[in-house]
Amino acid sequence: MPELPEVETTVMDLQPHVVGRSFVDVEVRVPRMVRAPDPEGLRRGLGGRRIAGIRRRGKYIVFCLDRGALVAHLMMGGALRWSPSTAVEKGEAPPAYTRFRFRLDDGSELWLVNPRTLGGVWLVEDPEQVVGHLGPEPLAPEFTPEVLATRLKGRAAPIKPLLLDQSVVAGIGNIYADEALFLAGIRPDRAASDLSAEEVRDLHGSIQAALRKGLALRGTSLGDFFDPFGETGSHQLELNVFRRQGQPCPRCGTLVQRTMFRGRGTHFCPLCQR
DNA sequence: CCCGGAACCTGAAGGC
DNA sequence: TGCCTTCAGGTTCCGG
Repeated sequence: MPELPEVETTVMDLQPHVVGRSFVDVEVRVPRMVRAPDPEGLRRGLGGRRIAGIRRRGKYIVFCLDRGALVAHLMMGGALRWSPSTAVEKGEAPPAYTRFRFRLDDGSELWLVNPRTLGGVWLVEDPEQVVGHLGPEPLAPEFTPEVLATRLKGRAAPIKPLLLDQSVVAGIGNIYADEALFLAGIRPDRAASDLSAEEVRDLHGSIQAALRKGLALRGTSLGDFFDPFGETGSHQLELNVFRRQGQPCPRCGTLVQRTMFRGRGTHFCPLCQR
C-alpha cells in the first residue's frame, strides 16, 4: 500500500473505531516482523494497553497508548484491516497474508496484511525512537518551498531518489514521486543542485498537489491496498504517468516512458519533463 | 557526509 | 505444464 495518502486514509478511517479501545492480545504469525522488543514482549506489553490516539508520521502508523506507542510500517504492499465485533463473532476469517491479528476489548480486530513480510511493528516507550529520523511532513504548514530548498541545497544526487529519501521529506514513495515530478515538469534524473529556485517552488507545489489528489481519491489501489473496511481507493484510475508507459501523456499526448532508475521503475513524459 | 548498489522477503506475471 | 527471470507501492546496510 503505503505511501502518505494510503497510510493517512487508513489512519483517518480507523480513528473513530479504535480510539478509546484497549488491546487484549495479539497473534504474531511472522515473529521476525516484530522489530521491538520481541514477540513475547509485544504480547505481554500490549495486553491491557489503551489506545489514546492514532496518527500518521511519514508512512508509519502510530498508535499512541496510555503508556508508550505501537508503531507499524507496511513497507511494500499490504493494508491494515478492521473487523467489527459482529463480523468477528460470525467467524469472518482474516484475508490471505495476514501477519498480525490484534484483538481489541470490544471484540473487534485489527489485521495487518503484508504479503512480502517486509513490514514491521514496534512497541516502544517513545515513538520518536522509530520515526525520529524522518524529515518534514509535506502537507504540514511548516513545509514551505524554502524548507524544501534548504533540504535539497548542496545535494548532487538526482531529484527522484532524494524525494524517496524519508529524511529529506517524509511520506513520498515511488508513485507520488513520479506524479509530482510530472506535475512540476522536471525529469527524474535532474541533479537537485541543478534545479532553479522557481523549479524547486514548482516542485513543492506539485508534491502537495500529487499527495492531496491521492488523499482525495482515498489512495492508489494497484495491487493490495485496501482501506480498513476492505474497499479500494481510486487514484489508480487518475494517474498521469505512473505505470502508464506506452500510453499518451495527458498533457501533450507523447507516449509516457518507463525506465529503470536507481532500481526503481520510473515513469515520465519525455516532452513535458525537462 | 554523500552516493549507489545489494539485501531483505514473497508472490505474480511473462518468456521460452 | 513447468522452469526461469523480472518486477513489485520501502528501508537499511555496506563499500567507495
